[in-house]
Amino acid sequence: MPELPEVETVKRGLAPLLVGKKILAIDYDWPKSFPNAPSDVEQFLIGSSVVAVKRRAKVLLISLSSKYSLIIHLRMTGQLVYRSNDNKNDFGAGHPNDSLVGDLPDKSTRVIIGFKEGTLFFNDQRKFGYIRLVPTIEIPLIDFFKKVGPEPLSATFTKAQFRQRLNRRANTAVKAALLDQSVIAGIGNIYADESLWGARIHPSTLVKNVSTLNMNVLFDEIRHVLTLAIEKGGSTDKNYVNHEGKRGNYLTFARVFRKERQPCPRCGTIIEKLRVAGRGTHICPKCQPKKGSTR
DNA sequence: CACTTGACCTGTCCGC
DNA sequence: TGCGGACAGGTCAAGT
Repeated sequence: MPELPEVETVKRGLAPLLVGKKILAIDYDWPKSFPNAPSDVEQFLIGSSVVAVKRRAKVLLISLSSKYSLIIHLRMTGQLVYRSNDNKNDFGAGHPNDSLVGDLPDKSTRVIIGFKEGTLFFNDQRKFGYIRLVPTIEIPLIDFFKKVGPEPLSATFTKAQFRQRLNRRANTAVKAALLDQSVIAGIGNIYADESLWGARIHPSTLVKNVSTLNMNVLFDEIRHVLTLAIEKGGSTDKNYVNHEGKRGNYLTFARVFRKERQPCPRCGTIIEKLRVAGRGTHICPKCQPKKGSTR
């Protein structure tokens, strides 16, 4: 669920709140959520302050004055919610009344990072996400960052690059290629379906059967969909919330994702749900006909 | 090597 | 109502 637009939304929310603040304490209840040595935590985390909050692919990076960074992956159900100690503007039990998240910590809270001015809660119902403390200089050496593909919204990312990278997965379904983070960064199930609908490409079409023209259209659709999603604060299907615990609004604008049995906004045909690349996949059977989409 | 499937987890929903 | 099972989706390890 948290894909590029959701992580970007969290990043934009947290950056102004955290930069310059000093970490005073850390606590966690599930070792896999924060698999760092206590001595490292003591030395390089406690007492250091936040220098920057960044994003690469679906990963959030918080760089610290200690020259270490927190690498945070929300995976499926991760949430990062910041609560200020100053509750003047809050209602009830100390949280904004329009937050989807109640009092914190709650039963899915895995890691708590304490600042003088407030607290950052890492919640993760399914425990797939993690926070890791690593030397900032070593981040580029981590396998994931070595092989991850270009940022789709980068000004230097071109259609030619996109086609060339897609073609490395010539014999796989185009949807599987979009979900492959080494081909292109940040796309997950929601935005893969939305982009393929926009480009009128059936998700199980083999990459080698997608024409140059359709790849170019897909490139534009990906950028359009991701840009719109960031504008709407991401997608909340179930768990995703921003740094304030509030939902994203993109799914109100989604054309096919979670729209099975509803009419296609383009042609009125009933949208179907199927399985492609092991994932629930939504298509308009008329706009995205199965079989070689040549041309 | 290219590609697909299973494991990691918990909560929810569906059918019996 | 209770219970089992399928399903949800990001990534890596293991399998074909």
